[in-house]
Amino acid sequence: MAEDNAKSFLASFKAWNRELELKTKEGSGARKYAFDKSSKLDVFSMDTPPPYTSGKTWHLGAVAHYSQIDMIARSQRMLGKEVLFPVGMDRNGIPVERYAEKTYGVSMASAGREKFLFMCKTALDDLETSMIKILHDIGYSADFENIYRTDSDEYRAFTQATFIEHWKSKRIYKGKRPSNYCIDCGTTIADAEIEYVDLPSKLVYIKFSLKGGDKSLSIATTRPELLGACRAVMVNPTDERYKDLIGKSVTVPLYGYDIRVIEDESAKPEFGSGVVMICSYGDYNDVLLFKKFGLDEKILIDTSGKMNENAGESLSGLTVKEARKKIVEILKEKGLVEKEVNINHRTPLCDRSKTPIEIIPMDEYFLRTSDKKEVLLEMAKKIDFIPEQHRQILINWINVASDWPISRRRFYGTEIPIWYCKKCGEPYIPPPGKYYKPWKESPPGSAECASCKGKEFIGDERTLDTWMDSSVSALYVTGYGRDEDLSKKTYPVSVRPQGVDIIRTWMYYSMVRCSELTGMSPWKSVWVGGMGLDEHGEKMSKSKGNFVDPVPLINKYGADAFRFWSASEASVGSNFLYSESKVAGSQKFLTKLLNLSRLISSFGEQGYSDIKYDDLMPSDKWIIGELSLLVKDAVSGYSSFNFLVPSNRIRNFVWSVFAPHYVEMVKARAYGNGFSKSQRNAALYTLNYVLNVVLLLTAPICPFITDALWLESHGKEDSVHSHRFPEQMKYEEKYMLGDKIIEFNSMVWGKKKEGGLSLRDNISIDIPDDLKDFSDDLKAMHNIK
RNA sequence: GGGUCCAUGGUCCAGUGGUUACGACGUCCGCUUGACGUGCGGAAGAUCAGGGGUUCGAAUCCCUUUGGGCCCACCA
Repeated sequence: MAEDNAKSFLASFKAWNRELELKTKEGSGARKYAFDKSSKLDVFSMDTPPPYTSGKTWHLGAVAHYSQIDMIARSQRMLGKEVLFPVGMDRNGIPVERYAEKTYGVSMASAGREKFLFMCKTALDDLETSMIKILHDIGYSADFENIYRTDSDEYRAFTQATFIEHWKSKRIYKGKRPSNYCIDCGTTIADAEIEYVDLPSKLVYIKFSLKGGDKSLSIATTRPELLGACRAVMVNPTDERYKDLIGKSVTVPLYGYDIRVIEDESAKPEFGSGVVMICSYGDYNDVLLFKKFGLDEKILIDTSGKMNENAGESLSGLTVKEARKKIVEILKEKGLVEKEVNINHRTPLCDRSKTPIEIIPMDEYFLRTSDKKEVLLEMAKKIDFIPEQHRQILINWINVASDWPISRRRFYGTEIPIWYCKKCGEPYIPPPGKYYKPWKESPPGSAECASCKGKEFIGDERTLDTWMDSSVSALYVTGYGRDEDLSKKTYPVSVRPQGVDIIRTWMYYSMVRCSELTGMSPWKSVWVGGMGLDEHGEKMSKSKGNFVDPVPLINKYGADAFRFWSASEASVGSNFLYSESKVAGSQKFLTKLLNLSRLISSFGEQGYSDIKYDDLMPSDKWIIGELSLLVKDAVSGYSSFNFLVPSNRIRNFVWSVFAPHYVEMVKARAYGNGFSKSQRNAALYTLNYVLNVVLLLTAPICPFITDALWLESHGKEDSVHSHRFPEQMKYEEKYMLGDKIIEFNSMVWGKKKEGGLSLRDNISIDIPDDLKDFSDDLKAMHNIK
């Protein structure tokens, strides 16, 4: 072998792997990606999702998602933009608290607030370290020098300052409303935090007696324990069976008081018996009907999830579940149950704890959103949605969303910056800018009650919904209120990348908050990624046993293989299925690239630097034409945040066109057999040129291998990641005969096989007329006589 | 009930009006071929969900049926 590249550290490896990645600059984390405010380039800013530190193993789909977000940043840099690519950690809220409770074996209530906060923080620091490590592992090229944390004093002061702005513009109000209450979490939650699951339930038919007669009426309910909260009975006005009952009274069994029969369209004659009991509160319809008919509420369930004295002696003190069982027993004993039917009932669950929510009147703060529907809809229509189809999810939600309850009865969150006058109860709101903790601090300076001049205050003990923090990330990362210059350059943000699962929450709340504060949409476009599923299209979960931890996978195949898989598998916005064999297949492609690079560098670099296009042979011009088309497709894919097209086009070009056809055609020339020096140089030039362009095009998807191979041929100071994508080069249509060339090569290979010849054996075959330009290379390739 | 998306070889996924439908994984046969057996060459395998329509021409546009996914809604 004339040239031996044994010096290269790459040469000793059989396959591209994790070990090699860690030896690159990208892998060692040596390269920094800070935003340069003074840059003259066009700005591309991103409002990246701060991952939530919940203590759960990071989902493979999420890691793939972040890999793709990184591809957006990297490709935009290579498109010549100055990229603001922030990285944050979302560290507030219930899941963290639950994790701390589990880890330290305490409960939030018993630990004491101060101590509990400390435990949460300790837990969070550990969790954050491991998540940051994963981001580094996958080559995430964000600005790690400036990680933001939603629980930092600075961020919380920011959240509070924006709360105060909303307060001043009268967008926040306090009100007692029947609210979604999660017994397990001990707090009110928003509609967006509810998920509905069909759960098996019993529909109990209870007999109510008609007043003034011995007739009875059967009423079906899934909530018999709320019998004592029943304030009316409802039928549909068109239901002939019950028409004459409307306006009459019935007696509530066991409790013995009388209520009226009312009519409403929402009663469905075909469900149950067609008669519905209206209780405070079994579901949303109850809430609406209590309001509509002005009924007096009677609350049977307290915030600990137990029945109170209103429920009566025999139920009081029992949990909801126990009470349900008990009351059915009692009713049965008295012969008041007509029948029980098993049904699947769509049950509202808290999406954090998965326990059924109860509707309990609670005094909470609300951010008014219901009067902004038109504005938000208008905005939703203008934002560039990628992919378009997910816009509808947002629009649907804007149409149904009601005011946002923002106060939470939890500890680890941003405190509500409000005190109340001890004397008259008037709220006191501090000036924005500082981080306030009303539960343990006095209001700042010489605070005075605006109404009674009182000087003593009691702090509100509640915290804000976590989404109040994360919904202003777009403002925080762009320096809103803190760095006018940066803000001007970067807001509204160029793109908001996020998952389809948090459109109702993060996307919606961000639009509500940011537009309220700035009058603008927070982003020009949103890029909505799909969910990662297992190879059968099922959700991955630990309980199902199909959960795959991405970290060992990355160690086994390398981050580039993982990233390439994620790019080549997921079309924008669609769910994608994980399969290990495909990740392994991606690794094979990288190994192919490594070997190609080895081959090309083994020829050395002598004397082709002055080669011009005109010096090239037809085969060279052909492959440059093919390459030119690849550049066009890849760059246009990157420009629209699509990685499926570039990755598949690149793999196809390298593996099916460049390596088997072009490289084989010019091997003889490259080795210098039977060609002139300048013909050899033309081949060497083209081989290196094509490889370089391929590396540039692959760089956003596979930052490690491209970095390593680029450094091999360009020296230690030149990084592939500091270059731009190449322009599309010109090519001549008359040499664009790829299909013919491939067909001819296959035909020759087939003939040799048929004749039992080795590929090196010579053969006598006519070269077709349209391939005459390529005959020198083709003859050498196939040893044609 | 309303909305929305999807349906392409065994599996997954490109292709959105134009000659024999891209590719990956898998399967089968063969091969030391001066980078790579994690390779190379070859092969089999698709009524592009069913039906109707528009068109010179439909996987692609329209209608409809069926089967799925997702979102929403006051099924007690």
